[in-house]
Amino acid sequence: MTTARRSDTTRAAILEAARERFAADGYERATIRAIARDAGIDPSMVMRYYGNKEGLFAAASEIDLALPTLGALPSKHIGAVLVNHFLDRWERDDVLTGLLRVGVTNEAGAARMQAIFGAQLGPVTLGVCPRPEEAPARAALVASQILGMALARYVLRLPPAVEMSRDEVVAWLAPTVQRYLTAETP
Amino acid sequence: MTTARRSDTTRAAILEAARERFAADGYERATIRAIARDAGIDPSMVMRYYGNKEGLFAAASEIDLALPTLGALPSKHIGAVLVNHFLDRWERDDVLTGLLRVGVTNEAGAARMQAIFGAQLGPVTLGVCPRPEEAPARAALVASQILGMALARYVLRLPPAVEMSRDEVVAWLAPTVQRYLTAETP
DNA sequence: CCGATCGGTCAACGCTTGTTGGCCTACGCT
DNA sequence: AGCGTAGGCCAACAAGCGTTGACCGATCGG
Repeated sequence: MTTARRSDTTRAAILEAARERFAADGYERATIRAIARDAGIDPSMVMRYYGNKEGLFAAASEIDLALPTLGALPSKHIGAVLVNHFLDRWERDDVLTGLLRVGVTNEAGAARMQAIFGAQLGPVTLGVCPRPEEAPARAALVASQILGMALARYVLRLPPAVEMSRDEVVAWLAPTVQRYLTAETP
Repeated sequence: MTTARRSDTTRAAILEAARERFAADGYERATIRAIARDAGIDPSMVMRYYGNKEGLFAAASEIDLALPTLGALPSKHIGAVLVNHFLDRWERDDVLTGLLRVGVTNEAGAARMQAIFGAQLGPVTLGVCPRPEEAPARAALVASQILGMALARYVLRLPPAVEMSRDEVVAWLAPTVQRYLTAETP
């Protein structure tokens, strides 16, 4: 184990400020200077600890979706469980919002999004869908609906999407996700 | 009617270059200089004709979704018709891609997206959904699925979403959209 | 045929950005 | 106590940005 460095609190402050700025502004408008100001330190410290802006984003966008293993629970409910889990994840912190905002205009951000959803959502679908070779496509369909709702609700803030209650969102999306995962191919 | 000006071809060249750049790079990285270079003219012309960068984006992102009136056709098929129409719209030019890329990081872009989907998709749903007061929410649900697929397929380019054939996309999404529009509230 | 207007270029402005290197301070080990 | 090193600040850099205003040639109506 690596011993705790004296600078760990500063590193953490930078990371927290970076996540907020990336989530609020996207890649280009989240300037290193603004992030440093939020963290209460000099911009050059960001460079020292994370190399450059790309490195900072890479560190700030690390995330574990912590998806539940769906195999264990009644297969009728996996849609609702998954939608609920993603809404939780989206509202707990702003890493996912940042990832989405950056992924849309930045090549590296898009690659990271691909990697995260491929590596974390892929295996989960593999466990519950009828034919294993369809798992990637089904995962992409689920991702499209989840990301689409996140886009409308948390990023574009389309008024009707914002005003829907969480239960309404779950009630509408759960059957969709359920079908994408378990239905026979149409 | 306004008579044709001599500079119309230049104006059109600027607009075309702007649409491509906004679609490819988003708002910040689509620089006026790059757009002018693409259009083969001086950056100051862009300012002369469109005032400033915001004005250029406003002009470049004007779009008529040309949604079909769904009332006239068998209500079983409106999901498929709508999904097909949006895929067409998305692939014909890159205005929608630009709108999405800009809307995610730019306040004015988000507002424009809200306006377009509210004003153009809203009325269409009003015509086909059971209870009129639910129309905005249903429109937002449809938008979330359509935008989510566009995001995955045309912007983030998640490999499985790109590799799906157009018919597969329609086959999977049409029932979802159909349900969002016409099903009883769950 | 001449002058006004239009389409266009050029050079510069003020500002912000990511990034660098030098310098100072204060902690922690021996 | 003393020294090395880690943590931090400051000032500056080159480049790129949106935007401006002066200038020039062609076009065209009277």
